[in-house]
Order: sequence, then C-alpha cells, then structure tokens
Amino acid sequence: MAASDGAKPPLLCADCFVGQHALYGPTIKASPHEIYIRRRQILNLSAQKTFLHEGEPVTQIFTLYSGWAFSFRHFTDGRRQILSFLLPGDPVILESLSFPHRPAPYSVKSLTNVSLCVFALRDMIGLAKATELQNENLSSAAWKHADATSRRMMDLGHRSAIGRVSQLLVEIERRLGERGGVQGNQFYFPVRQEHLADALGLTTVYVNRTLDRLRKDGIIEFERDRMQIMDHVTLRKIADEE
Amino acid sequence: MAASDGAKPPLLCADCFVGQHALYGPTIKASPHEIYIRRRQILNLSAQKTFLHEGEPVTQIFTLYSGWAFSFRHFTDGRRQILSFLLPGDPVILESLSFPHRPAPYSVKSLTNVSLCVFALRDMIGLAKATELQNENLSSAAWKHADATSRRMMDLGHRSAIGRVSQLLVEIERRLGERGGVQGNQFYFPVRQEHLADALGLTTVYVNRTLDRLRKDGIIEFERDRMQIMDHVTLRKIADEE
DNA sequence: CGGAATATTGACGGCTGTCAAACCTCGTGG
DNA sequence: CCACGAGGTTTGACAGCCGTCAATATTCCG
Repeated sequence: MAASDGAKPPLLCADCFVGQHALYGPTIKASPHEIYIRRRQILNLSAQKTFLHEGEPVTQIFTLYSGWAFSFRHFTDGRRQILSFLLPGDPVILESLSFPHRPAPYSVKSLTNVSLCVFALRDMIGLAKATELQNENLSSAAWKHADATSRRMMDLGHRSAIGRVSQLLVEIERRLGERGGVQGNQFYFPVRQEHLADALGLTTVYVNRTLDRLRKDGIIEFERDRMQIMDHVTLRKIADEE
Repeated sequence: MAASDGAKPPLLCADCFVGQHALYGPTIKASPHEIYIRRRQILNLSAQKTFLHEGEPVTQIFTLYSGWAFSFRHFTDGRRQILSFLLPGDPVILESLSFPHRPAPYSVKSLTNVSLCVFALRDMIGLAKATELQNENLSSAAWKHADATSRRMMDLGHRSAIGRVSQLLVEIERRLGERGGVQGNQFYFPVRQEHLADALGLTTVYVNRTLDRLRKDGIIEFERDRMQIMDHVTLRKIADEE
C-alpha cells in the first residue's frame, strides 16, 4: 500500500515498499544498500512549501515517499500552469539525470505534508551508469514522463472542460491504483478546485460547474480530500471522447 | 543567408553555411571533416512527405538544409497537433541523442521540397561524447527545444486566438531572422491556414478570421507563401499580452 | 468563536466552433 | 489557350462553451 500522508520512510531502504516501485527499483531489489548509502537525508515538509524552484540549479533529486505535491511553471502575468501531480512513490525532477547541467524547468510544491528521500544528483548519475538495466530504467522513466506531459499539454487545446476533468481523474485513479492507493472505488484526493483549474487551463468557477455536472449525472462523488468514482465506464468514455 | 526552398547542400561540409549554425557548430568550425565523414547521404524530398514516423525506432537524425517541415502527433480521433515548424538549418529529432533507444515521440513531414543531411544516430552520439563543448552544445539544444515546446503547449490553454497567432508569427520571424531568412520586414511563409490551425489548436475558419483582423488592423500583410509584418511593436504586444 | 480558505450559484457576454456556401488560385490536361 | 478540378481562402449566420463579476454558503483552523 502506498505511504499515507505524513508517514515516515523506514530507516533502511531494504524495508521500503515505495522504493521497490520507484525509479531505482532494479537496484534496490538486487542491492538495497546501494540506494541506502546514497540517501542523503529524509526531508519532512508541511503543506504548501515550494522545495524546488524553476530556473535554479538542480543538485538534488527526490523520491516522494508520502504525501502529494505538484510541479508547475508561471506565466509572465502571474498565472500558473500545473504540469503534473506527484503521488507517493513518484520521482521528482528525474529530468535532471538526463540534463544535469540545466536549471530546473519547473517548480515543485507540496500539496500536503510530505516526506522526501533526498539524493545528490551526482550520486544518482553514477548509479545510473553503473548497470545497463538501471540506466535503461531511469532513461525510460524520464522519457515516459516527458511524453505524458507533452501529451497532456497537447490535450489542453483540444478537449472540453468535462473531458479534461475526466481524463485527469482517470489518470490519477490509475496511478494511485498501481501503488495500492485506491480503496474500493474511492481514494484520498487532497486537491483543491483551484489546483484543478491551474492544471486544466480552466477557471475555478467552471471546474466547480463541471464537477457538479459529473456528480449530478451520477458519475462521481466527492467531498473535501476524497474522490469516488461511481461509473468508471462513462467517465472513461468522456475522458476519451470529449 | 539561409538555404532557400529546394537548394542542395554543398558537396563539402566545410563550405556549408547552414552547418556552421547547426547543432554541430563547434565541431564543424574546428574540423569540418568530422561532420563530413559522418554525413551518410543527402536526401531530397518533395512536399508533403512524412519521413519520420511517431512510434518507430530512430536510427537516423537529420539537419534540414533547405525547405520547411513540421513535427506533429495524432490524437486518437484523427486530429493532429503540430508541435513545431522546422526551418532551414534546424536539427530534426535531436531528442534521440538523449534517448537513443526510445521510439520517435512524433512524426515529421515536409511542407515544401526539402533537402536533408542524414546522419546515423550512432555516429552522432559518438561525436557528442568526443568533446565536452560539443556535448554541452547538443545537450543544451535538446533541452532548449524541449523547454520551448513545453512552453508553447502550456500557452495553448491560456491565450486567445489572436495572441497565439501573433506569438507564432513573432517566433517564426525571429528564428528566420537569426539565419538570414528575412528580407526587410517580410519572409517566405509556405504555411497553409490549416497548418496554423493544427499548430494553435484552432479551426481554419477562425485562423482566417484572426489573420483577417490582424490585416485589417494594419499589423500584417500576407498572401500565399509570403508574410509581412507591418507593425512589430503592436504584434509583439499582442503576442505577449493576449 | 471569528476569520480565512474553499465551494457554490446566478447573470451575462464574448470568444470560438460548426455548418454552409461562395470564391479564388494554381496546376493539369485537352 | 482554355476548361476544369482540387486545394485553399473568405464570408455569413448561429449556437454553445467558458470566462467574468459578484454574492452567498460552507468548511476549516487557530
């Protein structure tokens, strides 16, 4: 099961459920000590803390052990675009493994209390080069992430509000489900409507109307911090077609 | 001056104006032979040919010597998103240097007749690793391209039609100008309104109305294959603010 | 308990898509 | 040299999605 909000990582990486599904999965299974010795610290942050800043040099990368976060960029006029939501187990700023000398292409902010396992970028580049399997694994993850982000950005210009919202819900449920974060048909969802608006290129008012429509049509149920999907088939259909 | 539509590259890379401004600039200046021996062929294609296919393995990368092309992806419903326009001198599928084992993340199609200098991906990876300066140059170019694409995709959700069109025109004029492709305030522009629509997430009808508005306001002039910018200040202002 | 953050609802208007038709340009074949 | 057809551009009428502005309700948290 995914680590819940505020939970602390185990002392030894060998005992870490999250790590075995993380970017360094191949290594941690074969030799957890290799990860453990590279973990520089465990960082516990409260909600609403920006711990990676767009444009600044990147010297550390992270694994989000527990809690939620999100990556974002600012427009010149101050609005922000949320690029992706980061769930427990997700790597943070993985791109820097491929482009170690480039400044951060986005900022990252905690949405809830989070625990982060911190690694020096230098160490992890060394690890990546150590074995071909691990290198392929990291490079593959970086590529998939870039691909998914680019595809989502594409969608913004072409889908209706209800399609965008549905797509995001389907994606989040899938990603949470892969790591045991879904109970029955509901899951923890600490996302405000303002965050949805910033992620989907909508206003909070229209996000609210769209969620309301999905609720009135019996497709979802939700309250603060909780999302429940009542009709997966229809939600997926809307996500694909609208 | 940039190579014009249909022009053929010189026999020797040492004589190539385009190459000196291309991704392998540092090497070609110091030692043009290093590039020349890696050029596998010169490929001449007519307009409307797709020469790189999304999802297929990448074994060759290109420099677009003359003519225009564009990169794109398809949505499940058949619509397409143009990711970027490729101008004379631009590298094609540069990302593969960073992710050599990944399939192509997009397709590329010629807009006019084009001449392409073709290199084996393997050879260029070798070149990149040969010197630190060249490696940094290539990595930097790949990163900048990814950054620009991501930023443009972001914009699509947040800017009005006239803002998007203006931004694209400003960008194209800038990129063409950097390589001598602008005469006075006008330039060759072999882009159909349908392509603009696919790049900007609009319909052709609305692209037409938007261009018409810019023309009636005295900001641009255009006809088939030619674009002229009459009022740079206002165009830039619209591109930035709307 | 009080204030801040978040969610909800209503009224209104504009931007943009859709559908359709006409027009124009260019290359091609007769 | 003209006729023709395909591709591309332009214009009109209309509808609907979504933003804006504003007010109110609700929940959270100190």
